Amino acid sequence: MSNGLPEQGSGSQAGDPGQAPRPAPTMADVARRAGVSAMTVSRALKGAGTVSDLTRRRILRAVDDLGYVLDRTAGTLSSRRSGFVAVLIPSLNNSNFSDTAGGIGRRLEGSGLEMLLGATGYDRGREEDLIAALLRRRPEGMVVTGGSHTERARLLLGAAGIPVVEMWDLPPEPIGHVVGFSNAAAAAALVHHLHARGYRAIGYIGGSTDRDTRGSDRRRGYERAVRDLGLPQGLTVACGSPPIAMDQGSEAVVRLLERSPETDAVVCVSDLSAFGALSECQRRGWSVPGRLAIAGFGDFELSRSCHPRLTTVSVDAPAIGDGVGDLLLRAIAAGRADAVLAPETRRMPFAILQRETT
Amino acid sequence: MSNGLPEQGSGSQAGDPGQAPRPAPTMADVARRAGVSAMTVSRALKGAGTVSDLTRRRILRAVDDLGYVLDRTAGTLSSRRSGFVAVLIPSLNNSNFSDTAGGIGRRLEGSGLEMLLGATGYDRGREEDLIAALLRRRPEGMVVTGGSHTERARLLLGAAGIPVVEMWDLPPEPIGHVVGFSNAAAAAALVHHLHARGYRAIGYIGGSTDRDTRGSDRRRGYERAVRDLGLPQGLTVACGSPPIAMDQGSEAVVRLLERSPETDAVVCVSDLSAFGALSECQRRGWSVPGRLAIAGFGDFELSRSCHPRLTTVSVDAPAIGDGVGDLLLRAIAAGRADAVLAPETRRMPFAILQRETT
DNA sequence: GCCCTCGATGTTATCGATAACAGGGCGGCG
DNA sequence: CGCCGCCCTGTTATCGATAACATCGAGGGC
Repeated sequence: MSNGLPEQGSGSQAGDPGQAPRPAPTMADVARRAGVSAMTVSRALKGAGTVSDLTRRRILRAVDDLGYVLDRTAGTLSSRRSGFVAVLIPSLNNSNFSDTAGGIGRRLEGSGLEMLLGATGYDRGREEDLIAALLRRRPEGMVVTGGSHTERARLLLGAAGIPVVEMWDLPPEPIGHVVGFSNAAAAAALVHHLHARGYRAIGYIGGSTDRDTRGSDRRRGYERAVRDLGLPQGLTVACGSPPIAMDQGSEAVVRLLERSPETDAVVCVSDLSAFGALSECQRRGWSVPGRLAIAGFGDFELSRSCHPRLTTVSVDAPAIGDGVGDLLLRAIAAGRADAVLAPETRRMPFAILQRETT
Repeated sequence: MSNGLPEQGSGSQAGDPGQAPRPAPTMADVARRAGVSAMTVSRALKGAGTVSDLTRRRILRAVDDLGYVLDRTAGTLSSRRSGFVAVLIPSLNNSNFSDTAGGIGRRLEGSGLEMLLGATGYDRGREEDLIAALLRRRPEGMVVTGGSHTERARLLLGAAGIPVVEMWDLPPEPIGHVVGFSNAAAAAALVHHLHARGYRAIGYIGGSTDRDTRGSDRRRGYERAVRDLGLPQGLTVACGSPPIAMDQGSEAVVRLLERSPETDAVVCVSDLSAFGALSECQRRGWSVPGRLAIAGFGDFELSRSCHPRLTTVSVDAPAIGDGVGDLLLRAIAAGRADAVLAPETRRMPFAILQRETT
């Protein structure tokens, strides 16, 4: 790395508003300085093609001298490859999703594909907007969370002609590839687990809207299991719109026990609300799991660390990301060979972690 | 919105690997169908310029019919405006940073600028790589977290000729604009607060590397305050590399009290490690704050919700984002008028939230 | 009634890199 | 000794949109 970067753009230096910044050097400038053609510079810079060692060194030298930075915008246009995939998750600040994003990123490393992240805020309209905005930048693949999208979002994705992966769910009518699991089955399994441990009046705390479709699936799974087991129904508390926060769990558990004091266990839509419920019980001196057993969903760091440790459902979020990345790479490779990778659905496992709150 | 999207790209349909996907329609195709020139389509689509209502309607109709999606890549090249700013944060899954990112995004809404997020993993080398990769896509502005970067990162940013904002810190030698606060001063204030409440043997739990520069600043602030107050020194526990997790806090608090049983309070580098310490104390039956007072940093949702509630330092993360967004907008506007916005430093307030653990 | 202005649209050149093809030199093989 | 082919490099055309300038017609002020 040469230390002397260029003469150009002393950009945000103190206020001389007159100083017109020189235009950034282009590949042609580098070529001129190295005494070669632009094409050779292009080849040298991307490592592909054949460039003699001497020439390459001269070019890299010129790049350093000028402080040249490749313009991928132009490259994208002429090569028709943007070199990135778009990934939409409901929320950045949710370790399940950010772990998955991390897994995708790791899988893509070294492949020449970058990952561009967007957060929908659990809002299908916002997801649609983001999809439209991202497609304008010509991603080579698109990953969305869940299987529920606006009509137009589905149309856009279908017509984009790029691989699409839906994750964290098992959509009944997938758009393309899928890497996920059944949230309903996981919640049902949790209810069965509680039943096996002797709990009989099992409640549920979750969102009051269907915005979070994974949350809704969990509620449906819970309801089915309770019905199948012949347990009392109607122990559901709706506590607002997603993302369901800790204090919503706190409020909900109080409402639940006031309304239905016979409740001896509760399943929460996520570890966050479960933790809120747990803390509230501690504040009020309600023993957990003595008075009330509490189970969460997601195996967040929190639930491993708190006291008592939260029983929860664990999903291998990074592995979902890895699977998504793998599918993307294969589908994009296929696309470059003018083929199409037949849609795949990967069912990921989940596990119930019996800990101290149940 | 028309419902019939185009004939093109039935993309990821089942496996007929021969089917060459039609190329996506271009602006010229839309123009032809609407009976106008491409330029008029461009004007109609971006709302700028003057296009008669009738023509606009005809164009939008053609866009819908063809399922046309604007190609921003080409637009970027010819207009020399990418329409996005890059934001680098250490970790996605940290509500402080993701809240700030949210604040930036909200501020940018409607401005025609999109936000592209990258995570450095608290790694300066990775930050440098990300900066280099992002600059190739010609962002109109760049936001980085903290004031410590590799030499080359500084050079790249300085030479890019775009507004640069450093946030969440007060760098001694800023690259451009700054929106932050002194982490050292905040930690010192926390120590003084504990001292005022009667604590005398105040320990510190934090990372063992300088990778997280905000964490290091906090440690320095703690050390200075302890020295200034004449309190016992040497009560620092180093517990690994960032991001410091909850269970590192758990381990550290045990080590601290084994090594220095006289300790009556501890400041943690963040709420996460503080919560880990708190939980561990509860597991071992050590009363908090009776046996040991615990304070965190960051005012995460967790610390408001847990029992007992954590004393912590609160920073208005979305407000930092708002300030960053505001600076970006003004600086970019100035740049478009061939001017330069003189570097600004915005000092943000922090507050100590006295709660139940101290 | 004439000229000026402005609104609506078209034309041309350009942004910066890369795909595709072309060509020149040199060594090996028959 | 000549030809084939390979390694390296250059030339030309193109990607898709937009800036800048040109054009044309209609309406309004004096």
